[in-house]
Amino acid sequence: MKNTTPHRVPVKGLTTVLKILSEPNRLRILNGMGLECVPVSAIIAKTGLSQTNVSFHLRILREAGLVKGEKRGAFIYYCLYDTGLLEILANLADWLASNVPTPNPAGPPHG
Amino acid sequence: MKNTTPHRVPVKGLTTVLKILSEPNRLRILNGMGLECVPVSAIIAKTGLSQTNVSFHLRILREAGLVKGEKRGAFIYYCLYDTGLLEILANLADWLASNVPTPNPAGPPHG
DNA sequence: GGCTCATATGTGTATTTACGCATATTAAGG
DNA sequence: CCTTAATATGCGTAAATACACATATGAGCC
Repeated sequence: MKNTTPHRVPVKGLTTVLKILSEPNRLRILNGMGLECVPVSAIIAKTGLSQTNVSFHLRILREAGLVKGEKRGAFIYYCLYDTGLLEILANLADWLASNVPTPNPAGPPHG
Repeated sequence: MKNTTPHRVPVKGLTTVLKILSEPNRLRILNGMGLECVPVSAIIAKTGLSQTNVSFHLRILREAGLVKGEKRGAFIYYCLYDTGLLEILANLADWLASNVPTPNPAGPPHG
């Protein structure tokens, strides 16, 4: 039997994370992170964003549970809990590249 | 050699899709879709959203290449190109459930 | 051609939000 | 204790956007 809705994802909570990830600078910050924690200043340097802005985005990422920040002296070191999220994002990017060929205003050909 | 940034995803384009997906009603619409095309009225009925709003979101989804809409008489039938995106979203939801235990304002314990 | 149904589009609005500036907090060093 | 460095926070603002209302387009029917 064929199901019209093959996959079901919980909308609540998922959209929250998607919204967080949908901000380019936030994604850049996350993307530049690994399992090895780095101080905020490193993220500022790497991204070229203002201190205020990086702190702003890091707070959002941290409160969402996407990154962790451990305190070392006056520094706060941020890193990922695990790389699972980046893997999923890589999958999404891959799917995008294969299935959504540079969307034009009219959308892909109807067929 | 250890890499601090284990995965690299293209930020541009990816954030666009993430932003589109981050809207709850849009995700609901997409989530309610399958490979079998249904008229807009069905989506309106299923979601309980206004006609204007459904049309608004469908346009965004269509222009992004995430859904296709084929015309049949006065009706326009919408459906997915493939279920890959929903699978990825299911993976994300799964990862979320396993790794982000109901984020509180302070974020998960620092470890 | 006029009528009606299905869907799209134009306009206005209220909410969200990313960002910078200024300032507060917290830690190390003299 | 005062200074300096690292990070966070309060406030104001400009831009994005989800939504409703009204209207336009387009197909089928008499």
